[in-house]
Amino acid sequence: MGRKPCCDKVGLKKGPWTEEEDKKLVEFILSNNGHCCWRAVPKLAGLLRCGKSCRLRWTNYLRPDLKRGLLSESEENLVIDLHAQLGNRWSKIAARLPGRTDNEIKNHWNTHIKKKLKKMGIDPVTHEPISSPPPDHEPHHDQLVHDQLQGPPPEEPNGETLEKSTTTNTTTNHEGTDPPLNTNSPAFNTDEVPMIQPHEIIAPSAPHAAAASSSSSSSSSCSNSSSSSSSFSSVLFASFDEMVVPSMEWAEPVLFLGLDDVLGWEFSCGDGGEDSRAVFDQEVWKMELF
DNA sequence: AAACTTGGCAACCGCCGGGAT
DNA sequence: GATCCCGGCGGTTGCCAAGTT
Repeated sequence: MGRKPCCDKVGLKKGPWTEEEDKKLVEFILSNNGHCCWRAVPKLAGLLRCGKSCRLRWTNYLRPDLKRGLLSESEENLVIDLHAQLGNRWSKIAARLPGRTDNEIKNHWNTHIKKKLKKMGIDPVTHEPISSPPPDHEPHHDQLVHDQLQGPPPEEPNGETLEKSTTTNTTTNHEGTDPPLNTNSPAFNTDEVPMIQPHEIIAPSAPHAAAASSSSSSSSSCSNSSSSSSSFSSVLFASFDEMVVPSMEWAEPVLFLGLDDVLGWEFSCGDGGEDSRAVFDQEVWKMELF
């Protein structure tokens, strides 16, 4: 037996909602505390719409807890990270962003983030770097860093330094060899940024991070996470200016930090001995042992 | 100023999964 | 187990405003 249409379409209104319709719907739902099946809503609320349309209008536009306006940069980056993990499961992604709807996120992805990622040389579908012709040079990491830093390309770091950084339990992903040690955020993030465990942060060595205009608050977040038992299972260093998501309810929480936040910070690495300390260095996007 | 193009967003459509019968 | 119903999801469309020629 074929499926019935969700509603009898004859005589039902389609297209943009009017203020009056919105008002009727909101009043009905609020007066019923949402305790009604959507199919019955149009009749009871006096609307010439199908129930589905009412539900959509409510969830995507009329719900009082919705945030309006563009996604913030931190929200955007969270979407990117979640998309890398979940794919096009917009509702799951939306569930991680309070006040945002799946439709909103989907639209934002298609209109903004896709372009942004492509511009950064990242395939928005796979979150892998878009392969480029030069075979002897792994462009994505360095190139991304350069782009994101918006500065002149730093000198190619010598292999020795990178080798060192590899030993720091952080991931620089050079030469496409070692996979990220922490796999909380596969694909996009872990490919592009080094990751470190919270306990490895020993101290912001200087109020350097305070110089970061918009993300200075994150320095205290990180500092706190280092001095006490952190609520984050890993710390993800990203290159965006605003990447502070200190209170998201992750299954495996991740603290996002802007690059500016961690410049010059010291980290313990490995066994925590004196030789295993490192400092984060913007110039070559690495952890330098000292 | 008008025509055309592009981008963004709200809404629709069809399918799917889960619960009820 | 089969069928029905409903809510939810993701892809797509269509409209409109802004920008460009």
